[in-house]
Amino acid sequence: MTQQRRAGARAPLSRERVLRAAVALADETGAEAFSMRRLAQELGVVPMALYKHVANKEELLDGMVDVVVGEIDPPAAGADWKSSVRQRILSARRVLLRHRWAARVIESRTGPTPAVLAYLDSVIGTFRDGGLSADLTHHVMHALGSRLLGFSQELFDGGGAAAPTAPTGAAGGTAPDAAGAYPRVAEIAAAAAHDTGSVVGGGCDDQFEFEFALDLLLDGFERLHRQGWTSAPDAP
Amino acid sequence: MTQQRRAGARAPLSRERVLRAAVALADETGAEAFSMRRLAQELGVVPMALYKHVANKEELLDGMVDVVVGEIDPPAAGADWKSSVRQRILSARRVLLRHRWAARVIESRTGPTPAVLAYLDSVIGTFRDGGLSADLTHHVMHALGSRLLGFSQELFDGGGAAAPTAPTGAAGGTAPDAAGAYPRVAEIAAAAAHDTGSVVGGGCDDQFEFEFALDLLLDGFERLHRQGWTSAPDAP
DNA sequence: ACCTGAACACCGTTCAAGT
DNA sequence: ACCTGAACACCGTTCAAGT
Repeated sequence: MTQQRRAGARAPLSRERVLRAAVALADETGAEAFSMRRLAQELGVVPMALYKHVANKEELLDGMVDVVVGEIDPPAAGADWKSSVRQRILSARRVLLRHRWAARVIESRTGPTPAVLAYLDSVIGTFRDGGLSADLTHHVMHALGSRLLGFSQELFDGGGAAAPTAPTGAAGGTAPDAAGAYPRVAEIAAAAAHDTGSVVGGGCDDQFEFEFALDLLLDGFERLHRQGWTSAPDAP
Repeated sequence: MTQQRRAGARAPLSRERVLRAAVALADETGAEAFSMRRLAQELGVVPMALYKHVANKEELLDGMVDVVVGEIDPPAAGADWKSSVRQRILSARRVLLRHRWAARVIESRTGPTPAVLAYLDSVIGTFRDGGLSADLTHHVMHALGSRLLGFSQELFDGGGAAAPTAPTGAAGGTAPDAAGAYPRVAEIAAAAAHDTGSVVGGGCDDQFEFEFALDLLLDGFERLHRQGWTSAPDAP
């Protein structure tokens, strides 16, 4: 009976174990190096064994997304809608920073998974309970977009403006003399003095930029809500 | 001498011709089906022939992005910064809608290409000439993010909320009884009555949602600009 | 009935052989 | 010197053969 677990051997495969191993492997190797074959190897199993627990790679990725989304904090009790949503989204951002492959994988999904739908449903509930109309909430959710899950498409991680200024080693090459050819980019890149206080040091404060845009949107939502904004034309 | 073009044959390969063919192929088949081998086949050429004109697939994709970005309208003359940026971004959006693979490919780039840098430099110029500080412009560029190039990460193309409501055929399957399990999602999905006037018809007006968020951000930028907003803590 | 090795149809790119 | 076929090291997945 206990024969099935032998020689201190690996636990029998299960969907749970496959998903957890997949998340761990992606955490270590990144989304690009991740493959069914590598995952099977990591689990000490022949590739085809995975197909007993997931239909194919797409379904595996869906499952991995659900694991990650499940790590987002539940909504805080007793806060107003604006700070509640803010906290939730910043929690999602911390989760995404733990699993850096996740943003790219989420982007590649063609449809929402149950865990994502449950999360969206919960956030929508916060807006609706806060008094926002279904109409406004609809557009608000669109406006937040991927920010809801803690990421946003920064052009070329760091905002494109980061590369030309700091000679920090990486990235260069593509645009020699960028500072001369694109003076506005160089000027703007140098204007990120908030965390170090020094203009040199280089690099942007991603957290600051994320919250800047997030707060701008949330403030805009609040303003529209107070004004009783509606998307329908004000004719009858 | 004129022997090189023979039998009404194909023009000799060049970087230009490779890039144009690549864009055309991606337009037809989408980003997923696009491959070096398929492109070579389309050009009636052995795969290795491409490597005379591009170093590898990454460089080819960079070139394709530059072709697309080159299609964005130049800045309109004599407009205020806000409407100038708005027009430019809506032009970028029209370009991206012509090349639906482009958003995904741009996301995958690790650094900005020359054409992208030139575009960013130009947009930054519009903000700076409009009187915005380098500091504010820096954060504004971050806040716009991928929206600058005409797209934004919509969760699961259509906003996740679209799927559960309309039985329009596609997408379903993953979440049966979604309307029951996620009632807020269903309510919000039904609240998109702006273009058809009918609640049924289903689907979101992507253009409306894109402009909604864009205008919310631009309005926020204008408000901060008028207030003389600075990111530095107001203590010295 | 279950599991799995080999095979299939790809992929980007290297490399050596042919001209 | 140039071009290119075969080969390499992958990939996700099918399928038939083995137990």
